[in-house]
Amino acid sequence: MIKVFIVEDHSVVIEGIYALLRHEIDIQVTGHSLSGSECLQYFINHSADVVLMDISLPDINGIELCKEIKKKYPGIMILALSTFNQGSYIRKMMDNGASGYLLKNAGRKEIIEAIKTVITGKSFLSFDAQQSLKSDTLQQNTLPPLTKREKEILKHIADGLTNLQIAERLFISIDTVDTHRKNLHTKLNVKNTAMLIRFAVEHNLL
Amino acid sequence: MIKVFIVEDHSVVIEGIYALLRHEIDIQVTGHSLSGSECLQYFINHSADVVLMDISLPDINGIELCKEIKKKYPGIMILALSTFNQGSYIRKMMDNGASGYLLKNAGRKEIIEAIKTVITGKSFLSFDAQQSLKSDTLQQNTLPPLTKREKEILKHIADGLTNLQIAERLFISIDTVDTHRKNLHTKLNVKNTAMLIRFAVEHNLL
DNA sequence: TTTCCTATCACGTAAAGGCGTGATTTTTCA
DNA sequence: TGAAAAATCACGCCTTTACGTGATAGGAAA
Repeated sequence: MIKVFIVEDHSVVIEGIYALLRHEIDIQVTGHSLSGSECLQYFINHSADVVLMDISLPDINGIELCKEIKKKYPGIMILALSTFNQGSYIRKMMDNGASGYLLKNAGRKEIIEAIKTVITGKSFLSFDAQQSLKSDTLQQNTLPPLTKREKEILKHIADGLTNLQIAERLFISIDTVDTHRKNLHTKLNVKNTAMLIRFAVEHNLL
Repeated sequence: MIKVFIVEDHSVVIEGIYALLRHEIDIQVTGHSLSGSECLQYFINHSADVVLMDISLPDINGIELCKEIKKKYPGIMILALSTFNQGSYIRKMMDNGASGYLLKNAGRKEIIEAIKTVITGKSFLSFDAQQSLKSDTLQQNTLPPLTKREKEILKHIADGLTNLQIAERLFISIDTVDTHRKNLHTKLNVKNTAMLIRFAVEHNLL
């Protein structure tokens, strides 16, 4: 009998999971909590085999909670549950000890499969999550690497400083700033400040 | 007996709603669909009193679906259901005929109350949604209003066009473009292109 | 050790942007 | 219909960017 605990602040989702797992004879949902602190409280006196955990919680985020639980109770397997399939979130959860990642559009079969997979020590990623992770990795690799100095200059440009002001702030020549700027343009394939800043904001380079 | 139909692509949420409403004697969930098109298909042969609708669907977004349904079947009351409480979404749903807005962290009582409220023709907003709408309105008012032309020019700048290119594209003088640009600077309180674009991206002005 | 990368600086030209001021026409809307 | 807002155009002046080309120095990697 696999004991499952739910951490989730949406009561609709909690009820949904209960309903989906109710008739599974080898799975038992032993309880749920609406927040991270409530969850940690629960595990002082109880245990579980698998935790279904929303990554967005009212108090702390799922990534922190995940780290915390794995530190205290390494035997508990964590299955992240999320609406978003942002590669960065998925990666962070997995990096912090989660054994799997389920999107909320997962069906009954997928959820059960995920639970039974992680309990064996293997990891489970839903299809969409896998794709998302891949494209994220791809994007990271496709983005040309910026040097420390270039990122620094870029931030200053985004703050509205002129080349001269940047030069003064960094104690370098205005020509140097200009060179870095040229290199940014080449690397990011943009041809003026507007495109540069737009690209930077949209790619979280600031 | 109130007939409720669900449009939602997360099976967990669907199950949750069924579970939460199962024991309500005056509410009957008559069915659900996983997409907008499936939903429209359903209403060709069926009807309902209230539609619980997710705003993010795989095919079309909730806002469009909402408009569509209200156009064809004005008698059906729509309750938007969403994880996000972004004021702008809430406003758009209400503008397109939705009678209420529920966040997915709403409890059983709140959902039932919402259904019974909208069926009478009144509108229902969950507390958080109300707050969100208010703060959004506040922000809208704080943001100086841009004219149509200004927004147009702003988009073109963000696309990396020079004043000359914009002028040619819009069949106006380069001086006019420059004037609009000056006005954008004044209104948004920025002093160069970098700040302008950053502000624009971060405030969803594009 | 030689090559590559990073960071640095320089010069020059052309293009683009920033800023003030003023004016006319068109639209909007009360 | 009459005032206000929006859109248009113009000119001048100065600053800032864009871009090419080239050079030097230090450090890391092959």
